Amino acid sequence: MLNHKHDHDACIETALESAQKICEERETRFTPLRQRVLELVWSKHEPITAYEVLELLSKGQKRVAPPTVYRALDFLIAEGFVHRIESLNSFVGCSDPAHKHQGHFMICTKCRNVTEMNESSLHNVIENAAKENGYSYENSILEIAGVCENCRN
Amino acid sequence: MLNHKHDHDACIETALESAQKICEERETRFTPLRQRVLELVWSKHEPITAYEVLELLSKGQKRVAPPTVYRALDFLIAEGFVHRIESLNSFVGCSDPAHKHQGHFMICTKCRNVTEMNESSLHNVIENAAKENGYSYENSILEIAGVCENCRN
DNA sequence: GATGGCTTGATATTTTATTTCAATAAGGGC
DNA sequence: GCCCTTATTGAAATAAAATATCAAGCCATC
Repeated sequence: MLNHKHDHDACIETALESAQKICEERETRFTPLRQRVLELVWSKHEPITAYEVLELLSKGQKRVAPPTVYRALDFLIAEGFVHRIESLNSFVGCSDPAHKHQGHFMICTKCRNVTEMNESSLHNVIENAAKENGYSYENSILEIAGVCENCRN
Repeated sequence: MLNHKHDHDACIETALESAQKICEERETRFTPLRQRVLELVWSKHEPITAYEVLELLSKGQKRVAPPTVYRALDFLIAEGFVHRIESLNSFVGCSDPAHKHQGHFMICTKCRNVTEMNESSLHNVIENAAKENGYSYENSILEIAGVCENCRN
């Protein structure tokens, strides 16, 4: 499903390492459970549901309960390591965890692949739209559905 | 909760009338159930959940089942009379049902009021962002959380 | 090694949404 | 009008997603 074949194990490892580093800096606790959940979220490039994570997490060990997964996800989202895709009730690893930010996404309706857009210009437009409508800006979600380049060929 | 007091009954009536007219043009069936559900969605200016609609719909008559509500909502969304707010699992009446479009919203985190943005400039920016990322554009959701003018005063 | 706070476990429940099949109603052709 | 087809609604069950609550465990610090 990926646009380009790549060493996905390395990709996961990088995500875990930078999360580790950031937690040390912030003095937040990157516990084994949280590490494992982040790893599982990254195990697919597509968005993954909380209950899929639960399934994977339960393999080869005692079954965990939903709150275990949701709490870990809450932590990972709060730290900015994971984003929630509202329109899919799913979660994806953040491609740029060092800078806390809102997730703006492209979602391919064919392969379900997700591309995170980290363009500040887009962010500015959105923030301005809020102000023009008389709202203070807190955060935003943008989820664009379309077909990715790969799937159109 | 409304920014300005206004004649909300008239507001509902207008929405129902224009929906009626559009359905006649499109030759789709604006049945009593669908009319009633649209009316109930408009009965709050805030987003309303499917189960709140269900409660209201069940008052003074035999209790309806969830699919009854969801099917009516599906129709109303397909016709563009109602939008779904993903981040709230809720529904709002569309302010411009004559033109099918994506919903782009401001959501006040204090009063829960929602403002629909019908700016084509914003739409263009979003559509362009998709293209720049190699995606064809199908549709999009934009939900901005902030505090509305009213609540800041 | 006791204390207090954060983290996880465990159970139950709530909220949101869909599947499936049956019954009913509406419109088109004769 | 009557039959036929299709769309709509009813009804029951279930699935999917998320949360509330309280107990137990871990860990840093004193």
